[in-house]
Amino acid sequence: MPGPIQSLSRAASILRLLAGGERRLGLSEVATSLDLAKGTAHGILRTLQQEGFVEQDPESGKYQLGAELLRLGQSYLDVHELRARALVWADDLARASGETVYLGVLHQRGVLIVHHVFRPDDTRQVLEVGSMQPLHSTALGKVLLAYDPVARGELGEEPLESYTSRTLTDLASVDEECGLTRERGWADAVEETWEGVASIGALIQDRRRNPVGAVCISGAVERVCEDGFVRPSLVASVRSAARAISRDLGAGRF
Amino acid sequence: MPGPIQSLSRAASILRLLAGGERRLGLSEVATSLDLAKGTAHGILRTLQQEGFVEQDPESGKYQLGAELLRLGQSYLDVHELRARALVWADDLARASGETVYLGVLHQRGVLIVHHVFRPDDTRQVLEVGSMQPLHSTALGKVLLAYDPVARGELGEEPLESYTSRTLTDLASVDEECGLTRERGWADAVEETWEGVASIGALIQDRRRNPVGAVCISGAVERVCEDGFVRPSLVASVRSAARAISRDLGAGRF
DNA sequence: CACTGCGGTCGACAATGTCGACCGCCTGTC
DNA sequence: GACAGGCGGTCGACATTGTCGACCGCAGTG
Repeated sequence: MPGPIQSLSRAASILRLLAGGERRLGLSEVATSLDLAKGTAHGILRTLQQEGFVEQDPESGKYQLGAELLRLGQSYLDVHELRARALVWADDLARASGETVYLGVLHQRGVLIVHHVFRPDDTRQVLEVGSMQPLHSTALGKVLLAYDPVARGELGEEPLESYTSRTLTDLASVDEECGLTRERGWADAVEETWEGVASIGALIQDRRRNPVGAVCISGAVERVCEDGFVRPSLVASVRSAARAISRDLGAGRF
Repeated sequence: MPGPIQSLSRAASILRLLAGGERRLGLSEVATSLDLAKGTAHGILRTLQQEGFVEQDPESGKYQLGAELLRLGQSYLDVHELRARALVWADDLARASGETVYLGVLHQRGVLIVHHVFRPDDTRQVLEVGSMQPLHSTALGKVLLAYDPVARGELGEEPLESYTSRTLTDLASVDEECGLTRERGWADAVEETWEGVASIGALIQDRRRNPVGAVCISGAVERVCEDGFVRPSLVASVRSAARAISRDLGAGRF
């Protein structure tokens, strides 16, 4: 039976639809959005609701995501080996660099943040674990593009979105950047996604040298850069952290 | 068709199974655990994998939860109205009390933490958003038991688990405690789940006075308590925060 | 080199999910 | 206040769809 289970795929689509729309959605909206009969959509929603993946506002009858997803998402983090091994190294990197640290893995057409260390002694920040970042305009993304063929494959269908005036929006430039990344072993992104923010990232690989994720620091361009280039000392810190995590992952095997 | 969709329920069971077990599980383990034919389990797992809800270790072939769950869990938080409105009040409460603040909602047989403010100026702490706490031995749980009939209904099947020597393990005592909670409008739990930790919680209700969650502070018993009782000033802070959040929720309507 | 376990596939079968018409309710409108 | 139009939800016939258990190839093991 090498084919996906129809009802499951549809349920997943419904969940993604609910996750995408900001507000709650009604049964009919869901059904028409996904070209389903109302009865079918209702059956799936009812089951998802019973299982806790979806909640229904008793007042309006509209649907939204359910609490069980949060619980399972947390469980995912608990099991995540890369994250577990990287926790302490990320902390060290944040302390050493004085900047925010992100740990990301490839997920669909972007980078999923699986760990986030706040910049030490900074103002209040929002935890970004679970959010996504673009591939072509962040240090994490460029690292994955450079080393993970799957990531590169995800690109090259739709045109690249532009976020600032410095975003690379054509594939050739991005590929060139990836070549540079492979040559020197690290990637940067200076104001390519957010104005005023620069980041430096390096690859994490497992025991068999497969790319499994990336680590980066991210901070105000005034602090991270100097004379228009990222500070070499920060690059060294990031690369050393990435090597440490990779070694840690390998160590689990022997 | 008032019946759950079989394949979906089974998929949910598989996800829960994977979330429960610490380690990755093989296809056969999954199939036998849930009394499914191997082919059936495989079909569901394959679909879940395609959708990103499950990942397969390419080396061992074993399955674990997938990244999409983390993303969806994050989306759940984004949409969560109670959480959005409570953010700023929780911050204030943490600052005023100097203790850790939790925001929880009823989920299944426990309290799901949907927001967590670290204790100001404390050592490194672990974010507990997405984790569960017991109903009968925490301030959050007691509040929900006292005011939410559904929560009370979740109890009273299996015997209550004991965590410390001060955990209330018989239903009568818990009910008595709930009565007290309703009388005075707040609940406490002193070393009933974790040694050395005391917490104080109060109810959050929506515009129609329905219980929707609870807020609490939690900290070392030496700081939270005085002469064997929780400090009245902290109780006042918690109740005032709960009222503020409730008012905020109501304000959305008018 | 059989043996045993694994993950994965296959095809027949009927249980299962799907579909579109239908229901009752609420809301807004004229 | 009758009506229309939308909502969420239900129903039952139909055939698509997921299910089952036997089977396959492989890897580790004695």
